[in-house]
Amino acid sequence: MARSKTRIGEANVEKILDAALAVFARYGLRGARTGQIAEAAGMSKPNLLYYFRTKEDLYAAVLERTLRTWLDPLAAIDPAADPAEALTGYISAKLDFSRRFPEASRLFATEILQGAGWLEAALRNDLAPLVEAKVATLSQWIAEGRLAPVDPMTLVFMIWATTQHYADFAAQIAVLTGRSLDDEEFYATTRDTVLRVVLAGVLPRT
Amino acid sequence: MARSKTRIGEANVEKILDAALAVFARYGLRGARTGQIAEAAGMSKPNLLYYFRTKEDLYAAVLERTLRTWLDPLAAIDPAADPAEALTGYISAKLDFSRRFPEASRLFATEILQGAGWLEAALRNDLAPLVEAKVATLSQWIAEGRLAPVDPMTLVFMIWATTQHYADFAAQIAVLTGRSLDDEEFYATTRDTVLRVVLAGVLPRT
DNA sequence: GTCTATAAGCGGATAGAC
DNA sequence: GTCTATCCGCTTATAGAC
Repeated sequence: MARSKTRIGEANVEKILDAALAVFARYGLRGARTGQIAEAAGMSKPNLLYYFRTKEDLYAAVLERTLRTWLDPLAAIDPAADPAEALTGYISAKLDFSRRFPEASRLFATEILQGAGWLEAALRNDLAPLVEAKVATLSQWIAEGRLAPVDPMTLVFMIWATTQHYADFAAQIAVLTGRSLDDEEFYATTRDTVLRVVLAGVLPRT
Repeated sequence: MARSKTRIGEANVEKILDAALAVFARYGLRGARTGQIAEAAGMSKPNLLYYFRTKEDLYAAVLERTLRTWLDPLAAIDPAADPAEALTGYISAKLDFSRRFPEASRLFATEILQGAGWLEAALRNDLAPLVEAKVATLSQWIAEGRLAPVDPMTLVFMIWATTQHYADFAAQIAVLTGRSLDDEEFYATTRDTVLRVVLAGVLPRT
């Protein structure tokens, strides 16, 4: 873990974590170079290693720092809310996350693509119970007839996949459309279309 | 490119490309180790480098070999077909691809996550025109009232994201559900749910 | 806390025998 | 075509001055 006793130390740790996020998100743990992270953080390599003794320590710290933000939108789904509003809010929050923190999304994507070895414990201990609770909420809505009888877990995966796609595959989207979520019009079209398709697909026919 | 004059050479090239797909899919170009690929291919490192002079040559060859299979299902969408049947066929084909060739999916995912530097030309020259044609097909269906007025490009991204997710994020899905597309029941639930949600979302209300 | 210098080892690629 | 041996640059990490 990081040494962070002084104020200047705290500031450096933040700079390192920001730089490390960018590099790890692009190359993964093995492909990342500590020299590259040090350069991006504006310090020498030995100085970086003064704060994080190994590349693995730094990687774990970046994952941990990012994990909390990652779980928040899902936790916000309220069983007492209207299903359409709750799903609209969740999809919007996820898409907004892809726009604001694309590197965080790509960090997790890279980690999971590579087998999730470092994230597996967190997925099991933190994400799994949360997902289970929200799947229960969706199931309850279905039982009450407020949601069409779709498999809740698959629905969650569809929402994750669709929204995270815009961060994870941004390079491909840029080639095919010339745009990104930073483009306000593109963002609006994407959000409206995703919301329309998903909601029309899962709300009960009236 | 690969040397492949003799029969034994051809066989080795195949073994190398298979091994390289597995390693590149997991670690990307930078993270992959030629020694690891050689070991997986059952030969010495110098022998591997006899067939592919550099790691980059090998990476380009793997990408190229995989690209054709990647584009086929999209090309198969027929403007003359019934929209519901065409979309059902495409989604099913994509999901089937994620089940049968998850490493190919992860190879492209890793490449695009890392900026698509090696794939950009192929995306621009091969994928972009194909996508443009299929988006035109979707637009025509919308104009004819056979498809709801959703943004066609977004619909394509949603289908890609949802189906590829099961290959690219298989590690996470395994932690959360204990299953994979190899599980016949899981595959059926996934296919049915994705088809149901997408089709209900994009077919015109009758 | 930060630096220069450097150790220690890994990884891509080559030489040359067979 | 395939191997053993090896070169050499790069990368992680440490030592020790400041």
